[in-house]
Amino acid sequence: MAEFAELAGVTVRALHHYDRLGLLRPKRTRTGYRKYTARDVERLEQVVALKFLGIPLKQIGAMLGRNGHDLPAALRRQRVALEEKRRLLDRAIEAIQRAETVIQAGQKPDTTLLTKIIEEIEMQDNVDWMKKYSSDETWDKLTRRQWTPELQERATRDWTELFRDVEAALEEDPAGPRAQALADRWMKLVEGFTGGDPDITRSVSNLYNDRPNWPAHFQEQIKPFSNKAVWAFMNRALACRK
Amino acid sequence: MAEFAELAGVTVRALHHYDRLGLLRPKRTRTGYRKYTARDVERLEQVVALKFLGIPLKQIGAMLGRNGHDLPAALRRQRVALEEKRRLLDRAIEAIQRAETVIQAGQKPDTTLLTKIIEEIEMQDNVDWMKKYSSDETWDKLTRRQWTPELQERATRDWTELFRDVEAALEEDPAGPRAQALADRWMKLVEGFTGGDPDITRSVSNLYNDRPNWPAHFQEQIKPFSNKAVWAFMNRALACRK
DNA sequence: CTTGACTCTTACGTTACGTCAGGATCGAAG
DNA sequence: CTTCGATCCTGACGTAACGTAAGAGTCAAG
Repeated sequence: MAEFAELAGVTVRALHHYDRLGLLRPKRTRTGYRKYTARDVERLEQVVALKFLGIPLKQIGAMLGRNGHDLPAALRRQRVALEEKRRLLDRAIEAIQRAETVIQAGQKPDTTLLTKIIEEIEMQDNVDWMKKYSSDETWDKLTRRQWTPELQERATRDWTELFRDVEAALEEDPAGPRAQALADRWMKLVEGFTGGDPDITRSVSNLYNDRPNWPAHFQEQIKPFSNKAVWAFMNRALACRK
Repeated sequence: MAEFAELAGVTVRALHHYDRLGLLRPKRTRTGYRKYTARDVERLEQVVALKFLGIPLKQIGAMLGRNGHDLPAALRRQRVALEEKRRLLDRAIEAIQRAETVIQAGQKPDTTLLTKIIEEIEMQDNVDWMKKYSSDETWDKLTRRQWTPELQERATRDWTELFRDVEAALEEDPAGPRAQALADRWMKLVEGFTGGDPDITRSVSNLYNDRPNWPAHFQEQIKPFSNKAVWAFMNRALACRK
């Protein structure tokens, strides 16, 4: 009955579907028409409610079958799952928003909207990974200082330039004036991010040391900074400092 | 190449899929193996990004085909769609949360968790519909006064009782003392909700007059209050008042 | 008895891949 | 040259929750 279906906010086809799945089996007339009773309405309401919460029909059947013994636990799990979904949704929305505002501001006519979105998503990935390597309070500190996309881009450029300059100076004396100038720039960039906070410094260190476990595209991103010789040179130069 | 796939964070099977859909057609070796170039990597990044935004693969193909002329418009639409999805997610999460807290507090041992969730969802529906009948500022007023589930339940009970009492008094004189007492109760309940605010009163009136356009299950919910005789009696009684 | 409005069942279409299954190809070792 | 394990290929079916015909029976009214 279409009338009955509309009453619960579902289509007739959905009722057939639930019937075949065994979720809701109404009585039949001798000619085969489905006849829904008041108890069926109740049952349907429950099904629709659980469906609204994003629970798959098969599980709904099982849950209503066991008459909800572990229902509270199942709902807790579902809530957690939904919250995770929302995080992803938020990230997608934010990526579009930020790309839109940046493009509208006309700041970067050289990059296309799509490229900007890719950057945004990658940045969010970075942020997510960093989160995993710091304690909650440290993470608070990190987010309180606003780390804007512009600052991120600036930092990337600064580090890239510094690495290029160091590579060109590998033959020099680590204790010499040119190497020491590079060491100064290095330390300044480090402090620019850590703000001199030891917690943050430790988090970054943790993150960096776990390099082997990073996802592939993540490692790809830091490839320009993986030159071992540069790191060795800087270590010596920094040791000569102070 | 599995290595290549992992680099972009997708599976080999997904690459095959994109290939068949025409989204990403790499060159082949004479023996039929797929050979991905740098340009393919770029393209794949774009596909993955748009997929992250929840855009179906077919549309991605079309968008990248027309080389993104209307891409800004498409992204705006997608953002709006995602925001709508998020609203639904929020509602589901909130429904579970509220039901959990109510149950944990042990306030209603008579109703099961599932029943409570159904109530929550229906209440949210109500709220959503009310929103459509009031201006933004009026809506602000309504939400500032906290309308808790407990108050809602209390109001429902009060109205139900009042209706029962009025139905039992239909034979009396609308100007008589018993009818006037009922009229007083009526006005008090009205003011309990509107707070005497004319904007709110108008919104409620709008909402009520559009009754025929309400969704079915919504009308079902107010069925106990649809007795025409009661309304007629109360109109006369209220006219005699003051 | 004929209509028009419903209802029934059967079955394919949708989305973005996962998961075999059966075979071909590759590079290295024997 | 052959063999072997690893990798790659192409079908093809499965998934979730219905939408959408298609062909046929049923119901109530005229």
